[in-house]
Amino acid sequence: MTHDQTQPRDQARQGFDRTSGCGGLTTKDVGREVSLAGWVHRRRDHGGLIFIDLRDRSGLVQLVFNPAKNPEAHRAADGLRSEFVVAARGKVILRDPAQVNPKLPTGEVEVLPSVVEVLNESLTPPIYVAETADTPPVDEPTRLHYRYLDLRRPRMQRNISLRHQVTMAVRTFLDRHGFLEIETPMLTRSTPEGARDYLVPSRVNPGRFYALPQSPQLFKQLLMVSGFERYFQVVRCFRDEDLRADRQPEFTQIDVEMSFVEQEDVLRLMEDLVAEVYEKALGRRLTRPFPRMTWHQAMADYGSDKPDLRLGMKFVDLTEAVRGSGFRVFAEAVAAGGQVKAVVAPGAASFSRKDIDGLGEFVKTHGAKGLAWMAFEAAPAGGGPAGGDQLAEVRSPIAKFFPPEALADLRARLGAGPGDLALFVADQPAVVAAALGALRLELGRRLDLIDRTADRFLWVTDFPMFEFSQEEDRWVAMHHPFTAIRDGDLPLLKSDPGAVRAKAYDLVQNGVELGGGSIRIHRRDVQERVFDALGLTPEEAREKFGFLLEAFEYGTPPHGGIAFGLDRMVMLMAGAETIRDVIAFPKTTSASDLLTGAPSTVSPRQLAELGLAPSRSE
RNA sequence: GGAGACGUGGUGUAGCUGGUCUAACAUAUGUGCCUGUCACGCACAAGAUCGCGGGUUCGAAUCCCGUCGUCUCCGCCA
Repeated sequence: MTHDQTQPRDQARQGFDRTSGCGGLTTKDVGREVSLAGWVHRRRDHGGLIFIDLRDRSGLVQLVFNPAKNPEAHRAADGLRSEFVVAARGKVILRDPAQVNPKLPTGEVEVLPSVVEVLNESLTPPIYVAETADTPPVDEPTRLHYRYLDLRRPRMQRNISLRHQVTMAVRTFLDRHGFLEIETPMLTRSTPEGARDYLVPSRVNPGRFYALPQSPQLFKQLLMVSGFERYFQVVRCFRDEDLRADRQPEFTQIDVEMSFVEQEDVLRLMEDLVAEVYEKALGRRLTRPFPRMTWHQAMADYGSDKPDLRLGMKFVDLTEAVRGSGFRVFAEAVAAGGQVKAVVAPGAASFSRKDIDGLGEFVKTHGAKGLAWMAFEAAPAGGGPAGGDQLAEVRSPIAKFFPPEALADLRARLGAGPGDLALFVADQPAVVAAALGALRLELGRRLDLIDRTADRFLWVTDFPMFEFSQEEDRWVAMHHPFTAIRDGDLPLLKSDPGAVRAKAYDLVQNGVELGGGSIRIHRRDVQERVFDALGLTPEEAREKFGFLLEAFEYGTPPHGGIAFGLDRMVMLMAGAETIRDVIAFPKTTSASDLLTGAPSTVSPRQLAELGLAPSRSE
């Protein structure tokens, strides 16, 4: 608000204070004298008449320059080019009915400027800001390098604005429900569990490091100990791991924690939150309540802890049916304690041998050793008197291992009709889940079986508390080590850690993990037992988490919470393919920022001050 | 750490079974013409030595090796 009044530009702008946004002008404004300012979106020069589409954040409006009516303004318009910054004052007039543009919200009116001023010129932009269906999409490195131009595109303006709507709706909802937004440190302590930390050297404490938070997990729990009862934060989190389309090194969480709640309270309230956000930001009503599924069920039926329910193709478990079968691959997998499961791809019996071999290669990248298949060919049209349901034949390299009645039994279990293709994976349960789960999604894409208009939410509950890490040769927390254990599973902690279920839950939307949380341990003795199960000695536990254990001795209320991935949530709402499209300044998959050039080298002096010496430099 | 795809005028692609490729198309840009367009139209022009380095060859955008960058996936991450 405190612009420097001595700036020459401000002087030049005298008399150009904007009266309205371009995109909001309607027939109600006809006759008004308006002052607009914005960017030249497009220029159409008819020799005589010049049309300029003037764009600001609110949208577009057409300016018309008529040399006969206002030669001076027309001359000024002659020099305008794409992305010039312009102020214009003129009268809003009604368009002739024949000249109305129904594609524009402002298409019934136009502005007849009397004065135009170029506030700034622009080079020819390397990005098509005024993109249309036939301007080629600009590739991502260019977009990231000129991000400020990329963000001018209407599509990106919508995404970023949607993101704002979402965070506003979140804050409004949580405020109304008694949550306090409390900031937590960005320079904090490195913790051993979980992702790799981003480290920040301490100048005043040479040789020591802060870590940027992977999440404010411990702080929000401490805030519960402090008695704030309901906390939230829209907070940046950092994880130094390899990136994906939906993973950035820094990302934003909607972080929530509540005291005196059980799992059910959290799920209900958070479901209300998500529903309200959708309603406010997109005007869309969600189907409630969200369905729920245990982790075991999700893994058994979809091979994933975040199943995409827009797609059918549940797994069919054939382990018992093929036990001792003549097909040794199946029989041996079952004998070794493995499983045989299948998915049925509707209408895919027409896949060529080459297509199917390609699918075989695909499952191999997900750990399977191979892919068995049976194509149930449809009988030719108008075939026998039995009608179209008749199978012409079963095309399959493995059919010969099954007698006709076994084949019929398999087909019945698969529920495969004519024209369907069944694909089998036989292996240990984890491999079957990974391979068949990935295959299911791949087939859904290839066969276009995913309903893109649907939003399928799902709560996944009862996650295992631990999973075994081959790499570290010990049990590690699947969620995090502060997660409470389901009532009754506590005795299993020592005897069978793999069977212990946690009070942990994820919210999944369309196969994307939107958020996850848990009820936390609030007693020191229980927390110590979990650390013990994780292989942390009491000394290590005290060294790493002493402050938490200590806090737990001063009256910690039962508490729990959740954190949503804001970037992913907005991505799905915006229909974007990657969270990079809903983050103003994202990084590449190698975690660099193409706009600023970060990360960069620093001067030897900076390093010396920090007491650092690079062991390797480029 | 691993696998794959891509890198050619400002932008996006084609060319890539080696030779009239003296690099094509679209779009953007410039100039001229055009008074109702809105993806304006028409004409003309300018603009790339094909990411970078090396090799094979009489000859490389094209083949090979290396390297850099971007993207997708596995591992990793919740």
